[in-house]
Amino acid sequence: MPEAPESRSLNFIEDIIEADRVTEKHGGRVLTRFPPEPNGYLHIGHAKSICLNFGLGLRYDGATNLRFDDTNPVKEDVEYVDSIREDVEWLGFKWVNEFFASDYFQQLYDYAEYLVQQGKAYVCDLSEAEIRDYRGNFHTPGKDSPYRNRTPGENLDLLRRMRAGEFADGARVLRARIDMQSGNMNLRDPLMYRIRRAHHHRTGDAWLIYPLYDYAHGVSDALEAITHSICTLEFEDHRPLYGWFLEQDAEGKFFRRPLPRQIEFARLNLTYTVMSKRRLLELVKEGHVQHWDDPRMPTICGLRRRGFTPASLRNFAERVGVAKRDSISDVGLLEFAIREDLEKSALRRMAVLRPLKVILTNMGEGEVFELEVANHPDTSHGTRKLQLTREIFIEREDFEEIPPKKWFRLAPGAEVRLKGACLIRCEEVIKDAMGQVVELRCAWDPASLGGDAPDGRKVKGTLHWVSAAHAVTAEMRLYDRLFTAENPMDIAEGGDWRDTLNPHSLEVLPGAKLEASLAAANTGDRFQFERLGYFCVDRDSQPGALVFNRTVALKDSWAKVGEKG
RNA sequence: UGGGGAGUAGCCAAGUGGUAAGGCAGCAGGUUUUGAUCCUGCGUAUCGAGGGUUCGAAUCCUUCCUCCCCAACCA
Repeated sequence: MPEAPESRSLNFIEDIIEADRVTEKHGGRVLTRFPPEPNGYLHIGHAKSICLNFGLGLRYDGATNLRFDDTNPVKEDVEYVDSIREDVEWLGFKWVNEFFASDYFQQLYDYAEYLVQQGKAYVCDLSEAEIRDYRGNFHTPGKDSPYRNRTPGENLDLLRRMRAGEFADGARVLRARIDMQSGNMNLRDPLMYRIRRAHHHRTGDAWLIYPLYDYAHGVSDALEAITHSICTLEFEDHRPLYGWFLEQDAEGKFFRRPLPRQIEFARLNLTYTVMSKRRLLELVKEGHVQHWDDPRMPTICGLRRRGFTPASLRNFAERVGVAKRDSISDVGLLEFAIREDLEKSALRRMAVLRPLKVILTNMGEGEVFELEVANHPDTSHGTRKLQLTREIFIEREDFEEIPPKKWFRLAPGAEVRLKGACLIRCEEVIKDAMGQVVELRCAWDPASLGGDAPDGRKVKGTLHWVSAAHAVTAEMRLYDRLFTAENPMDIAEGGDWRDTLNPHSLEVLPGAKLEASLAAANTGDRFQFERLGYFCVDRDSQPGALVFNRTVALKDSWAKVGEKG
């Protein structure tokens, strides 16, 4: 369950709600809704909306509905309904009611007949192209459709015959009779119904006409007695239309006042990624990523597989805030959110990504020192056993034959600490015919076992390591940002958003060496591999063939020193 | 040239006439058996620009500039 709202300044939607509570507009009631169209997978932008809507419900002792906006049968599918439920649940939210816009098809239709009878809607025979033409544009007012003044009786007859299937798809539409001269294009007699002989994932073939978003959405909100209907900025100029439909139907006493209010906020954008469903789909279709749940994807399922926690996503949503300004949030904030959560909870383990063999020359063959080490700097997380043996692996990049300035790690003649074990000093570097370092010969200080050297000498570096005899081999999948550009959609002349795809967004390391205790890790388990980052067991993992995803690396201030030269 | 929105530090974001919160990033230092975490300190923010009102303006008025959305039988 999400944590109690911390003290922070209110966002503008909370201001609105609190003002409504003061005036008792809805009798103090707060009911929001999360209304996805089940035509694709949810991404982190949806997560922001989910956290906003459900967060408001929780904060104001209200509730939130999950409503599938399924008014366009050709694009929707149950597959998506299931994944959406799963994602919302995984984020930690419970909806008080689950509805589908299609639940309201009959009411929507009945109200449409009412609007026709009131002379507020009419059946239009213009073709799609003609409608576009008659609508005019930003600089030219629209022209009335020649069918605009049909009598209510004629319209009702036509609407019923549309429903009965007497006309071909696209032959006629039902339109709201508003204002063809409006500066707001949405008010130039918007479409309410189209004829579509398509199989609907829930209503099957019961309907041949389907309502459009602008008509269906507001009515659905009102039927559910939603108090605050939150959507994104691009719907701002739909608001008058939202109000118009609700007002007409309220006059017809189809639902009670006060009517729900539409409020718009800025959708989430993230640096180094794309967020539109269409672009995401292209990434999948064109094979730039494996699937919707590829750990590089900003989808909720992708982030889940990558190792993100629900709490980290909720905290992230809380931190980016809610406002009306178009913005692009720094993906670094997302990385901060997951590190913040995992730092507290992930058990520490040792894993060597790119192994370099080290022989402890003064340790006996077959000798095994068993060590008990803490699972976490917070010792309440308990301990585990580690084995120290003559042959170990350390990280290849923890050794430099000619170390740069301020190098704390291993180098010829240098002494470092093996985390949780002992001090070792590098005495010899073994190379192959190509001159590559293949092995290090080091001397260990038995007196330092499990602690410091008795003579009080200090070392600056502490390395992670694993016993060669005990280590298990695993595949490591290291992820980097999918794009090299902060805003891939900010395309240069003649360029394509795909141009900035990062060719190194996935690096697979097949021969990583892990401490023995990790052999029993299960899919989804998360760990911090000391000095490296947070990792989780991928669903591709098998006993004996472990696969880990790197969720996020640890902050690395040494790397920054390197960058600066 | 129509309608609707938005401009506060590198990125988010408070602020609603009384003298610019907070977070992330960055920088410096301290602690540390993770170069992590943690702790401390660090930003003269032309509050998009100009003009005006006011004792006092990010907040009010005015002119202008920039950016975003809208012309699907998509949502």
